[in-house]
Amino acid sequence: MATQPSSSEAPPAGESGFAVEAGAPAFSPLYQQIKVLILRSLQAGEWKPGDMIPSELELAARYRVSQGTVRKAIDELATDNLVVRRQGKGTFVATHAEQHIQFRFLRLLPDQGSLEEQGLAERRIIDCRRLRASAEVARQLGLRTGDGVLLVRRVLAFGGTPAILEEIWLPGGPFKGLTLDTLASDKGPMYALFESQFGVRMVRAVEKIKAVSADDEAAGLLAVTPGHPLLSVERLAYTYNDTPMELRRGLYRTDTRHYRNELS
Amino acid sequence: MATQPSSSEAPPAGESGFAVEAGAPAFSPLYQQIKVLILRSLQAGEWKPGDMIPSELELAARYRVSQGTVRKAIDELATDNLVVRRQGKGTFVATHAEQHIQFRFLRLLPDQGSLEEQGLAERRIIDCRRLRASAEVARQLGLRTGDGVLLVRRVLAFGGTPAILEEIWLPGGPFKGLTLDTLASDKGPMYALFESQFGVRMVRAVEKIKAVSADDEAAGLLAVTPGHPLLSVERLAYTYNDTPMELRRGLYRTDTRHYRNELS
DNA sequence: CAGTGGTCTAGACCACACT
DNA sequence: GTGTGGTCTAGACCACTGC
Repeated sequence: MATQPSSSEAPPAGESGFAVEAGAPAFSPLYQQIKVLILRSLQAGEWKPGDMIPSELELAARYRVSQGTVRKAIDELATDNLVVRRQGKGTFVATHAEQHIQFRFLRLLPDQGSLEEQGLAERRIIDCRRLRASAEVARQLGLRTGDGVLLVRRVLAFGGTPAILEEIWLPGGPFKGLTLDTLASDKGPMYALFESQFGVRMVRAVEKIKAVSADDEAAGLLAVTPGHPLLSVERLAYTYNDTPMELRRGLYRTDTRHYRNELS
Repeated sequence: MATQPSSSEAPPAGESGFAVEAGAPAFSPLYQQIKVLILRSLQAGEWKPGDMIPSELELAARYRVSQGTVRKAIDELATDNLVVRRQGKGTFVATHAEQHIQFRFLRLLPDQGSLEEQGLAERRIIDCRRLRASAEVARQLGLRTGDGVLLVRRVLAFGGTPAILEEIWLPGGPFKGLTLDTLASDKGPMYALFESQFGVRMVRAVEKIKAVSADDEAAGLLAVTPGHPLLSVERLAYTYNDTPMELRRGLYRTDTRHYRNELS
């Protein structure tokens, strides 16, 4: 795996860490190195979302370290939500499909009642087209101004009442072949579609939230009066390696719902 | 510690777990039991915020378990932010003071520039008085309607521009003796004051966020026009043991700032 | 230097899921 | 039963801090 001795009598721990970097001593624990190796296999698609990864003992043998060391590596991957452990079964690559929660990244909850009572979201796609990235969109997605991007606009409703209007920007390259039909015919979370059809797995995201007033168009689509206060949620979602892959601008109605956040 | 044998030759792991509960098998790992014991000492104030807790070896000896078991217990307390590990020094009880971030639970950031450029918040207390809890406030704080509560209203500003108007509800009991003078003369985070003066440590919180329109009073205090969209942030903060200890209703201006949230 | 947390190993046994 | 993750121990050594 790295600087570790391979003969079985060799000192167990020891002169580990590498990082040949110039002025950086940058000691790196063995388990971190293992974590990086597993991460590479995840990125490379050696194991796909939903798949079981090799058992701890297998990985320990592969990398020539003890089970405890791969365990600690996997522990971190699990707390990062990249992988899910299931006792007695194995460790699986995390996925946005089969996630019993309908949308893992959606924090909008009904003020009263549970998610189940609320039922499934009804989706209506308003627009889906390819165009050239503006300077701002390009900057956020790590592209160059004018690069091809895909714009999707849609409305989500619950029980007939519109709740969310969103504008989704995707880089044209990784999402080549994504069309209105693909989206319209799909059920299930959009991020699950991204995984299965484009091999793009969203791993984490950052949201910037503001309060804004509905303009005429938003008011119409969300069935509120112009000027009505709305939650503006701008989300930048990342794949592996901190690569931004989606910019999403949402307007949420919060008359009967709220955005929930836990602090600690 | 619990069901663990104390003689040193006894089987190392084994018939652990207790949970005499009726129909609940509820196996509890040793390290969880240790975690609970440490938690009790934290609640009881055996070690105060900022204090160093005993070393892993000392705790291992005290509870008659191995260092690894104590380590795992402390690991969880550290990820819960109840305790902070500092290599070479020790493990310390977390505190809201000495937190280089000014307000640990405040998620409002400037759209441009850093927190440092923004400078310290200017605080102005508008009101501070004792009254009887309404049904709603009582419910959230786990009190009975009519119980004594303390209400503090204040405005936070940055560089002369008001940004936050908040209404803070505290249970009268634990905060007996808290007055306007105490608050006004204090510098530093309010939660640090709660720790040092009242032995109340806020551990986690849940926020419900909505977009609302400024009413006349809020508009005046925040220097915006009535109807201006504001972020409504309702926070319920908990001490140890999931006991709610503060209800805070904030109105945030988000013209030049935003609420930031990370998802994973 | 001694003391603290951090890493690593090796091996035993437990709890859980499938077959 | 077999295989998987989960717990626990014991002991060695490393890295960081402060005396």
